[in-house]
Amino acid sequence: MRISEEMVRHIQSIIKKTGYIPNRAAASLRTGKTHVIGLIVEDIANSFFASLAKSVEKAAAKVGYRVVYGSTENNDGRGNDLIQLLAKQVDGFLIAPSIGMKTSVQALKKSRKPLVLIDRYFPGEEIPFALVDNYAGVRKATECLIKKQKKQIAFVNIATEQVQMQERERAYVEALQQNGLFQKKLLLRLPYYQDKAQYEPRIHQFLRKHPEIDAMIFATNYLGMFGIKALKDLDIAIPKQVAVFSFDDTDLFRFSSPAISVISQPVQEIAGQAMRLLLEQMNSGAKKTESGEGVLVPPELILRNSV
Amino acid sequence: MRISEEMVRHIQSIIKKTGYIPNRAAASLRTGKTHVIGLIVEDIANSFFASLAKSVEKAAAKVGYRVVYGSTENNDGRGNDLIQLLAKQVDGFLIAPSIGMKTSVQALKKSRKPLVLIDRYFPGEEIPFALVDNYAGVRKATECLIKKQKKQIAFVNIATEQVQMQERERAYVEALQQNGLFQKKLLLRLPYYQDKAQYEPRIHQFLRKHPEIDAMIFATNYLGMFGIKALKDLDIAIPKQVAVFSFDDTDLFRFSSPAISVISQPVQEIAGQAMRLLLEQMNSGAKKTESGEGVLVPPELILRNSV
DNA sequence: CTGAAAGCGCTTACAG
DNA sequence: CTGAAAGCGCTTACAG
Repeated sequence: MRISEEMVRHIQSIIKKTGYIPNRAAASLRTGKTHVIGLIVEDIANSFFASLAKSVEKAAAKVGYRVVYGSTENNDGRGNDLIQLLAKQVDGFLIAPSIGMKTSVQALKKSRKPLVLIDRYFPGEEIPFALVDNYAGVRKATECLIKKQKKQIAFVNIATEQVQMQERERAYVEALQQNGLFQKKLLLRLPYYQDKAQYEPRIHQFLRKHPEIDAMIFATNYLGMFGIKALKDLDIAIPKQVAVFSFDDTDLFRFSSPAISVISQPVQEIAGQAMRLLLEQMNSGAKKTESGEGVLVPPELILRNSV
Repeated sequence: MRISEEMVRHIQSIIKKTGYIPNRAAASLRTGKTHVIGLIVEDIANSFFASLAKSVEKAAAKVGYRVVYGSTENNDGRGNDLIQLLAKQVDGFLIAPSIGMKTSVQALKKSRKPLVLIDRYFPGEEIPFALVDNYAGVRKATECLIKKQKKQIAFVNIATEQVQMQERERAYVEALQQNGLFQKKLLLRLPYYQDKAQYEPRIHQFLRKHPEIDAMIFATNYLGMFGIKALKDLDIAIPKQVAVFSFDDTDLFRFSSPAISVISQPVQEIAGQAMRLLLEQMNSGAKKTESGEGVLVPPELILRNSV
């Protein structure tokens, strides 16, 4: 590094004067690095994924990476297309995979493409992941309701094999079982609808069928949203008649009256951990890559006026 | 095109068997096209921009483009950095510019980089844009309130020179003036806060100072959000004591009780028009580019229970 | 240490 | 019409 400061300044002034900007495509062709990462989520318009996208963008920008995104809408085909499409264009992936993306994700891993799963993961597969501790979150919420003497606690979930939803449900089931309170009929599993408004009549119907319910936990933000709507439409008082928890924190829950208690995901922390794991892989080069380190970020139980 | 179908099938089976994927970086270097577009918004975590991002992604995917995004948070420096950073890496830009990005945007235009402004634009500059008709939206909302015999209609805005906010305000002012109802003291301009929670005390204070207010229009979704919170905290009945309109439709407004009437932006239409204008430029090649066609999409006034 | 040359993987103008 | 060759703009191994 025997270059004088003067020369450095001189060159930089020329760079500025001529407006030289290196051609990334050329550098990319030569080095094989694109300095772009691919973010594949379920739905970029969902407040959780939108916040995540913002945190990911910030974390990526800090280390010189750009982010391209894509929404799968839990459609396997679309997800696999996205992976295929982006595989050669990104240095690494952050993916919230649907079940049917397992094969493509495995192929990605086999091809040694840096990759971190977010929001969910494939149990048994040695693929790094960063997500909230779903079990701990719902467990805490359920126990909170039990402590409040609730006896008929319902759980509304999406019918899916996705591990994060399974874990949320398992926490609910186990907490109730250990207190002798579990009743299968109070566990509602609904299909994944593209059009979220369809959840409202389904939950409405469920509530009419089970007037004994005195507490509810909704497994996602949109279930919570439409669940609360259904409760209000039926003139069921929150929390007097039915106490409510929802997974995910959103403006709607914060501003609802009563304000809704939630299991909040520390989005920034999740994004930060995911980027850390991704950078580890991207920078490891020929070094052996840690195979399959997973990070479970503790959720935050936010108690508002709905319990 | 004298290639037999058989040969086509044969080649394609080899492509599939060997897993050949063209290297975009090489093609990009050769052709100068990246097939990536840059989406620069104010805040990807804001529900309006998140929805827009989703629609843009869909529209772009349909014509073989990927999207990289960046949030300016209305910070000129960040916005200019984003433009600089992405200029050589994208075939075109969709930008919601802050005021201080005018020079970089002009430079982009001068360099003949395909470019469409969204959500706002620079009056007098011949740069294509696609956005909602802000004036028409607020004008309709204001006239609706006047028809309901409201006499003390307040308007809460962000203090900015951004044209979309100016237009919203102008529509309010002119509608009231033409009915002899305008009062300067009922027009509140607040600074742009990164931390949106800061709006609540400011609006709270404004409401206490002006108990005569019988209707309010909030110029953005976050102002509406915190405005409603302030109204509720002060036990002001909506719409009985104060009727409410907010710009932008969000889950929160739909599910609020009472449900909030809004000036809704047809996000899909805006994204579609923006992509259309961008594609026109990207495909025009050496042909003369239409200079500065702008599209104003009509807003939808959604009447709920807050007026 | 320095500078010229090779080569990344495409596309396309051009020679045959 | 076909096939070989040039060249996009970088980075880096290598000859001098």
